[in-house]
Amino acid sequence: MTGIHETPALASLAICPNSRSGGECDHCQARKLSVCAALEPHELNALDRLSRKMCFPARETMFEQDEPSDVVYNITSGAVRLYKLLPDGRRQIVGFALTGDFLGLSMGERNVFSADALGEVTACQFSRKQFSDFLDTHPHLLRRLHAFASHELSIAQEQMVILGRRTAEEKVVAFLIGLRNRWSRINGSTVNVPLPMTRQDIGDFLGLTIETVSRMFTKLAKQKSLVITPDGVRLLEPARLEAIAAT
Amino acid sequence: MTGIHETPALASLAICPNSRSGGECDHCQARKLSVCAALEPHELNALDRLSRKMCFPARETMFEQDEPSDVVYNITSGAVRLYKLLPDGRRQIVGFALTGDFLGLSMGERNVFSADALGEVTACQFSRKQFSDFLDTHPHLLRRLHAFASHELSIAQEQMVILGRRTAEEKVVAFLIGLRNRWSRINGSTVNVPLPMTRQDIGDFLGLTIETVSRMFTKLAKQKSLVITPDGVRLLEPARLEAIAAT
DNA sequence: AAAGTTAGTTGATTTGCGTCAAGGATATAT
DNA sequence: ATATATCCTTGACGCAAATCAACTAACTTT
Repeated sequence: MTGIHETPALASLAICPNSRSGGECDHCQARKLSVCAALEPHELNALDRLSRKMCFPARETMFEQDEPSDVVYNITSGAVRLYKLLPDGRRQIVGFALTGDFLGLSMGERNVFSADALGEVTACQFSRKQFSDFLDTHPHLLRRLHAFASHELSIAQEQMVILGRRTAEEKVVAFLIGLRNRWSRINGSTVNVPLPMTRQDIGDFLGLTIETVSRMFTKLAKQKSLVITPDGVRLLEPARLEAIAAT
Repeated sequence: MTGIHETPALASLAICPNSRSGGECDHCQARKLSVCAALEPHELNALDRLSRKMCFPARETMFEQDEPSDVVYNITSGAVRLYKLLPDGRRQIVGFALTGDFLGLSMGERNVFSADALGEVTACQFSRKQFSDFLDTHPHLLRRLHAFASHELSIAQEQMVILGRRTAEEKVVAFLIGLRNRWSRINGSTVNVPLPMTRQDIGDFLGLTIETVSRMFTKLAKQKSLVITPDGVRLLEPARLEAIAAT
């Protein structure tokens, strides 16, 4: 009874069933990256029984800002944009969640941001109450969840530096290097950076307009620091870009 | 053995002794605001015995970015600026810590930001190792610490909106309203907003220059939304300002 | 009291990025 | 094939905030 999925994209249900069976942790690609890594096999089993395996088609909203937060998610594949809207429509993307990320760290009564699947996303859904109760009996998981929250806080503070004190070019480069580093933990790739989000999303993440983002991509491509591919970018001069991001 | 206080301001030690005796929790003004509120009296006593009561004179650096983080702090009075520096000297203040705030949430090996006392600051210092061990035996405290980290994360995400998508006037107003709300939890005041930080600090928090901050203060004062006092501002039209901050 | 020092304000000018506008590329639908 | 939609790019122009510069006020030092 989540209020989510009121208008599922029916056509995609065949390839993206929004509920799957349990017991899939053994071959879950997110296990070692996610909060689950804190658990012993029998504990993982117990948590698995509380989970509902979900699949969201591209562009589906997973949850919305200010709604009651009845559930939390563990992302097992795909990418999600997390964003806050101002009353006049201005949007700030506060982060992108990838494989292994946990949504629901804030544990408040209501969501503080909205979340949309960028491509197809799979996730383990838990009742917030059940997950919270599980935490009470598994302090190791709480420690890991706290480590996740602390890490997210550090990331958010680094993003404040990017938003407050960096130029447009530095913002785009720092974004690409940061995303490359996150992908590398998931798929190992060190020069190919998939960009499942649009230029508008990148702009709303960096405090820029879509035009400025586009111009910076063009500028970096013209100076051969990267090449723009159909699904992202390939870094040609990663060291040079890292230097700009570290500036 | 913290590496901190190598050059204490000797003149101020008489009025700001940097170590005090324990057993002061009973009349600690921060107790109900801080992580300590999660503890039973006997637990509070046990934690108190691990603490070293510190006092930092105005302008003293409490710890620096990238240094090993051997200790954590519970702020019991005063205000602290938390900031990150870029190699070229650009500065981003990531937050101001007030009475009841906890420094050391990230629990990483090294500090991710620097911290300076703005005025005189008192704090309970704990060895990070000892505090971490205490957490292992007091899951209620870990829950509260996690709640603190989650709350800080929400604050940081709201700051991203301010930095990325708000105008200079909105930034200054949102800052004042946010600070007013924090002071009100500490001292109850709802229209007087003490500003222990400089205009430069405010600019470095909001991604603005000192001149722009000054101009916005002047503009708000000219339209009688506030008056500038020697130690801060007094809000004359809080409702109007809240509306701007909520925009 | 004179000379620094630090914090803040105000005005003139510049500029980086936003806004406005047009056009191109790719994908899905008809 | 043609139409429609979405995403992206590029150019011309404008403006909000940065930069540069001068000045005031409040303290501290000598």
